[in-house]
Amino acid sequence: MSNKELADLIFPNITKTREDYENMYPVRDLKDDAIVTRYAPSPTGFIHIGALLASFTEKTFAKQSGGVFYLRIEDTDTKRTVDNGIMEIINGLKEFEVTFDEGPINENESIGNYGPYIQSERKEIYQAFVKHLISEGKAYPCFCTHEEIDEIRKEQERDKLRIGYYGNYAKCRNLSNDECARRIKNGDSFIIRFRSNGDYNKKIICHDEIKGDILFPENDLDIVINKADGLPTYHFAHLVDDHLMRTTHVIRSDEWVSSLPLHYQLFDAFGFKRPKYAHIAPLAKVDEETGGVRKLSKRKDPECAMSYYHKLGIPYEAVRLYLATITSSGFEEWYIHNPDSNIDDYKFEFKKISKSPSLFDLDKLNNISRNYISRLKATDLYDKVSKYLEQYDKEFYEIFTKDKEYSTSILNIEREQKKPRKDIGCYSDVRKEIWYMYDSLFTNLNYDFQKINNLDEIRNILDIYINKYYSSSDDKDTWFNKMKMLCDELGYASDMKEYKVNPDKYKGSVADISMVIRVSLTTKSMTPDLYEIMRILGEDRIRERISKI
RNA sequence: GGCCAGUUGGUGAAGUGGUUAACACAUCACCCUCUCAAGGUGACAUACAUGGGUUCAAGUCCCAUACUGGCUACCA
Repeated sequence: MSNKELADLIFPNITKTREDYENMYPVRDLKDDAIVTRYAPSPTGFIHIGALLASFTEKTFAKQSGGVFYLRIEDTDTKRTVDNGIMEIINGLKEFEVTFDEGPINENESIGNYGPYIQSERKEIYQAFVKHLISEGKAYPCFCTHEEIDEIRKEQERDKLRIGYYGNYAKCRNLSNDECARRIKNGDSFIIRFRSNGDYNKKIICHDEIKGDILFPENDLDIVINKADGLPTYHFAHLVDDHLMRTTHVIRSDEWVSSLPLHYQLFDAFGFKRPKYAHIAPLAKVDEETGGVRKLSKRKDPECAMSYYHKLGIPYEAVRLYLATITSSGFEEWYIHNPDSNIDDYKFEFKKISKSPSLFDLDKLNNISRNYISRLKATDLYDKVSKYLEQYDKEFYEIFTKDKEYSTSILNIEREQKKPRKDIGCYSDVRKEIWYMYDSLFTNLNYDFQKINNLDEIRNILDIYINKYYSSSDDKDTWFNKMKMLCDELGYASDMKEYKVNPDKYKGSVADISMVIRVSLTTKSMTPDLYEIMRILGEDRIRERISKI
């Protein structure tokens, strides 16, 4: 029996040829240096922060080169696939503004001419290519059971040999086509393996855009390319998809580096032009238990999930800025000098991407987030905070959006100036920072007046202030001058410098008087500029809150 | 066990044979100041994994070792 006959026996219903598919998916009409790349997650119901990093990187390179960025769902492992996993990816990416030019937009529709973009819908495409390989003698059916493979491994372990299906251990490699046909007709279960022509004693140089040239032994493992369920393995799907989707750059995480010799071999077996590869180092952290460094883990580290940042209200821009700074050398410095620029104005380069894993640093992320938020216009911040609250804090959302102008003016305190206030690190901080500005939340109060704690004195201060000095029409200088007059009248130092020199001459200072008023109005000892707060609160609220004391 | 990669202060990270080994975050101090956040100034930090070699000169080149991570699945 010929190879071709065997191929027909295995895939009787596959009629399209590789040429048919070549014609269906023509080479893209783009300029020479345009990068076509993809984000290719598995729908496991979870987006890892490292995957998000990869998607940012992929999108950036495609965009900056005038190329194409597409989304492909890798769901060939039916066991890991989760209900609604595809929508979770699509929605998750949307939250972080990872938009793509092609790919699924929901479970049934997609955009782009190189689809389907969901691997489980591409079964017969893969099989056409597997069939081609079989008819050329470059792939063969393997009837080994899991138990047999296990035996082989044990034997190899015992003899301290390399583990895998290769050489003499590749039992099914030399089965005659007739024998294969007999067993197939007999109903024996089988998979398809690639017949490797590699020699482990020879070396091959693989090029990685980030890591440079890497010297490997050639691959001589006959890896599985088609599983018993008819779906391809990752390696084979990668070959077919990235070729047919005309991918120029495969940007993926580190764990794939060691598959490079195999992937080279697979592309060569078809005579396809190989894509370029870039492998991104993983994100790690220090394990509290062991003290060692380990990869960010889905199970142990909440910050591993992309949704963690969304729930906290850390802007996606900040996450992206952070990932860019730890990942791409030179970026941080550039950004310090160009704080108002768009991230995409920075020219990313593969060789500037870090080769080594970086430890995830939440402090730094928070700092970046804080700085980013501080530069936002009050109206922008208002919009973003509202959107956040609507999803995560309905109660405060109602209060916050009831009077847009009022809330915006609160957010605008010490904002939109050269050195803006940086008290908000993420959107979930907003409630903690400004709740006291809303009457409906100004209940169940606990006052701590700090230095002056005699209630009679406090009442006296407030009484004189509100009746004698307070006027809602004062400008800031007048307001503060009156504060000083109040100090002089009551025996407190109005001049801080003088007070520091002679603290014993006074009952306290203008700082303490201010504190009494601040706490009466807000209950907090730390607030933004008191004058601004009073201006926004307005006379009625001020009088009412002071009269409560 | 085999193969591959990585290793510069607490963290990220510049650095491609000659520098006092940048910078950012964190920490601390002082200044400024109505509090806080900022801002300013400064400090701290046993930073080039270890051991050999090449060289007038090594974080930088070579070799070994250690440690960490990845791969070694009909997972991706």
